[in-house]
Amino acid sequence: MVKKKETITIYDVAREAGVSMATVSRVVNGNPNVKPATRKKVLDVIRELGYRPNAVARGLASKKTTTVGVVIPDISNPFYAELARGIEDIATMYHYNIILSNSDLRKEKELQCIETLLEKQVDGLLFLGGEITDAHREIFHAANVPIVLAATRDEKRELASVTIDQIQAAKEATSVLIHEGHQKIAYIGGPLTDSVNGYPRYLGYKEALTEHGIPFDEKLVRLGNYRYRSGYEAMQELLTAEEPVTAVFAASDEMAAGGIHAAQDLGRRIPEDLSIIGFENIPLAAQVRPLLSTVGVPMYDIGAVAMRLLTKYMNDEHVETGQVTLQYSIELRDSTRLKEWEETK
Amino acid sequence: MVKKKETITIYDVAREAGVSMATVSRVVNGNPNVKPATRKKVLDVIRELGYRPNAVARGLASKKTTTVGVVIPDISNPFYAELARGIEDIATMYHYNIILSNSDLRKEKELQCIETLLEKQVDGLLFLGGEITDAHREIFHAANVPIVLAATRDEKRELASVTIDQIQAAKEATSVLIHEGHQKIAYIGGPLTDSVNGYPRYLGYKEALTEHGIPFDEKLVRLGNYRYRSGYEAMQELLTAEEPVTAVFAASDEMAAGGIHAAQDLGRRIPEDLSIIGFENIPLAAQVRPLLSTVGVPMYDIGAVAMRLLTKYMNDEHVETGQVTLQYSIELRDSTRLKEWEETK
DNA sequence: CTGTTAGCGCATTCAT
DNA sequence: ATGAATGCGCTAACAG
Repeated sequence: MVKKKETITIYDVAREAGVSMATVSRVVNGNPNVKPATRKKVLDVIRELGYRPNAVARGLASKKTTTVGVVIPDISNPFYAELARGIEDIATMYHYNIILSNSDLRKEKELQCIETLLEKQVDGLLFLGGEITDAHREIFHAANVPIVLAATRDEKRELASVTIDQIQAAKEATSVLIHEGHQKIAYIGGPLTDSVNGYPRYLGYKEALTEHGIPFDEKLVRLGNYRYRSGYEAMQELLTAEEPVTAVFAASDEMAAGGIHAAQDLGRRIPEDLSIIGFENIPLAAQVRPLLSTVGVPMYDIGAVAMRLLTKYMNDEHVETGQVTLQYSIELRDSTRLKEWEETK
Repeated sequence: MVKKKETITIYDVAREAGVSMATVSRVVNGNPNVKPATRKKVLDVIRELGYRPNAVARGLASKKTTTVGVVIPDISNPFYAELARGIEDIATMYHYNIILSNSDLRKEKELQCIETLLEKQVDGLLFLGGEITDAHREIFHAANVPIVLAATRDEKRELASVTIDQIQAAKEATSVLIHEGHQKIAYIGGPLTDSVNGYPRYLGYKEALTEHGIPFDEKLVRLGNYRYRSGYEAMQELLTAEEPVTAVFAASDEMAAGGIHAAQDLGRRIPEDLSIIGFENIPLAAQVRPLLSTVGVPMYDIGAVAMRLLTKYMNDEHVETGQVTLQYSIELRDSTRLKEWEETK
């Protein structure tokens, strides 16, 4: 399998083409200061010899690897996978490659990934989804490369980031339910200890209630782990408890889908008996019946914009603001009754 | 953002610790030939100075990058995302990093990705999902690194690969429907020009029919692109055509889910009026109602085993067989009526 | 426009 | 157990 072929270098090309290695280097790098005839000759020899530039050597000499590191919670999660796709597309566009590391949102592993990525001399770093602690800030500040956060932000506002306003989004989702006339609105969310997604969405829910004079009722809150199963179970609990519920805001589409099915299994019709709205707008939202109304989070764009922002930093281009907040949308489909929505954004 | 800190090298550590750089190198690489006292001193200085080994320099000197390239069709596709997760987990376990490139199954882009990855001096290459042409074989053979295919195989059997027997799997899925007593079994698949997934699954469907003496009817075949939407449309056509249909084998879960909903929208009950079986067993299969019966493809394992196999090649370990065929399973749930299945595998 | 000369930061002989 | 020397393959001044 492994054939030890003698690696052919820039030097071989130079000798064969009767020029210096500097000239070959210029040709390879598209430096215009080469006579067309010379260029052609070098190019011919390159093809003939099957020369392939060694990016590692180039990286060592130039101190640029055209590689960026991406620390991602879990690539098998549709939400982050879509984000990763946005990142990769833009990276490719700017001729960067991506080193991917799954962190599983575990702080220990996150820091470990970052450390390894920095050893590999990435030109920049994209950090997705996790909470930013002082340990993160420390290593980020010590790093010699630009960092951009995506789908998370630095509470201390020291780091560049691309996100949406989660509190506002959650508030608006809840408001949809309120405007439908519901008073008994339950919340199915993630852990409140999750300061990136869990807590802000919970906060938005509460704020919406408060703003509309609806009393907050702790008994209408169920916490899961964003996955389908936990949404199913939460809904089951909610509907079998004595407290009546006529609408539910679920902090993730998977939970919402689980909720829909649990409700249906209990004989509830959606949206006639119960309105449900989700969060994220992953493909699943359009693959359940009824079609799930949800908060549209521009996952692909968050990734794309974050990567684009990173390229600017890597090129020392001017950046007006490192804290980018993208717009979310309210996708009204069939799991709610309201068909139009125009809210203050 | 970008701070130009003077990079501290192995040489700085050596000077500060009063040893030679060779010794520092030994310490960093865990070479046992270092006196404990010396080792401790060096380690202390390393911590003190915040020295971080430069993997690029190391790669140039050692000709190993501890990085493997992964060419993947589309990371935002749940099927491949799960595969990628399997790869990354095993890679991490063996201290490799992953450079990910999306190919979108476009041959041009695939070859481009491979070329770039080889320039980056990856220690190995994982190629996912695409068809292997002579152009691929050529570049693979010219590469100096081991290659393993995952979720695809080389028809000429020259390359190592990890897959399942798709024809057999499709045949078995179809057989489930036949054993339920169906005669009018439709097929919703991908393009027949897709020799990796599209054609084999189609073939398995046909073979099952033939084997059971059921005439193949071209009018019961609809081709889509594996996605939900195309499954929905295909089913709609199937059920509104004059040809009666009582069961459907869909070559992907997304199409199957789309099919379920199309059927339901047309008033069909599943599985009472119509049985449906899918392929892949992505999470969605357990997130639709009725729960989708399907062929369980061990995506994570395919990735994990492929990566493990690659590590063996990279270490020049002995490998019995490079052509690994993993077992699939038949997941009987609620979109079919049969509740038990024991077939020749 | 082209060649010469230095490193980039480290692993790795080869000595000692 | 440790140090000195060499070079991995290439870019980047600096000459000319």
